[in-house]
Amino acid sequence: MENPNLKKAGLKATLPRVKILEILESNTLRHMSAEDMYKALLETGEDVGLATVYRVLTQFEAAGLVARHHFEGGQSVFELNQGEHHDHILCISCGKVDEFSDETIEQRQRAIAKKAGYMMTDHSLYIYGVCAECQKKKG
Amino acid sequence: MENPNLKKAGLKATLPRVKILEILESNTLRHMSAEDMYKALLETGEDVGLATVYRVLTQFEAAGLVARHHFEGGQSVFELNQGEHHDHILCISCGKVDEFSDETIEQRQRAIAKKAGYMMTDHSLYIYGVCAECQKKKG
DNA sequence: GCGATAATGAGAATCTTTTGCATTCTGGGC
DNA sequence: GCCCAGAATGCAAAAGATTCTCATTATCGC
Ligand SMILES: [Mn+2]
Ligand SMILES: [Mn+2]
Ligand SMILES: [Zn+2]
Ligand SMILES: [Zn+2]
Repeated sequence: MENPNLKKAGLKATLPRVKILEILESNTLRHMSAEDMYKALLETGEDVGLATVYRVLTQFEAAGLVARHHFEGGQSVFELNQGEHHDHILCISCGKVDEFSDETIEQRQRAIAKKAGYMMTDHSLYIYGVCAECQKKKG
Repeated sequence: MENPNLKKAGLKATLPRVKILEILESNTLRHMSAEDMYKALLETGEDVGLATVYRVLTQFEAAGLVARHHFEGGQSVFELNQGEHHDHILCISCGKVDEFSDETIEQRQRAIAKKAGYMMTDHSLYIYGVCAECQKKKG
């Protein structure tokens, strides 16, 4: 039960951490809430407490292994940090999540922060709408 | 105890609604949480329940009188809808909130949504950073 | 393999927001 | 101006997400 990513992050290879990372890496669902993860663990037969899921995901975030997003709907959503930054576009009808990245927007953001005198540390951009399939369904 | 904005929105002129709208219009604090509003009401001597504050702000949002934002930190934040859309830049150190709007970003967003096949309904963009004053303080 | 130390699980606690319900208002009609 | 059906309010309880407490268990360096 080894995992290079855990070792790299200086985290002990405990069962919850290994399994959670496996599920994230399996990429079955790219964007998962803590509850989603909890259920996924139950399905694999692992009995991991919800509190531990929260703790582990928060540690992974601190270690830079995962990114946390605050989509509408109250829950935090996590995804494996695989390289480059990106933003999200979400369907308000079916919950579908698409990703994009736009260098023009990134540039403008940096310019805006600078002009306002801020040292930018982060940003979040969510576009909400109705996806192509949902538009067809509901006319 | 009249208010043209309430009438326009088809809402009865009840004391909580009138007072809340007054506080919003007084612009003492542009971006307020429900709790902020609750405290502001107490300070003016009005005994309005927190549940009513939530209900009224939600109604105002539905009526288009206020906009609701989800800044980091859990609480919803409300502000009077005074015309044009804008986005926010927030200081992670002192909580300061600045506003901006950038037509280039707005355009890119529309283009991205279109390319992804979405009918865009909304978007939210928050830039986080350290404001000028806080940079000085903490060197 | 041992033991100090860190991690876990279960449930309680917290925080924000919503809801149920009895009571109190509001506004149109008289 | 007064009445009253229906809407709105306040309070307390409930709900939903996340964090914390603490007794128990697992990990890893020696
Ligand atoms: Mn993503
Ligand atoms: Mn604003
Ligand atoms: Zn959809
Ligand atoms: Zn600041």
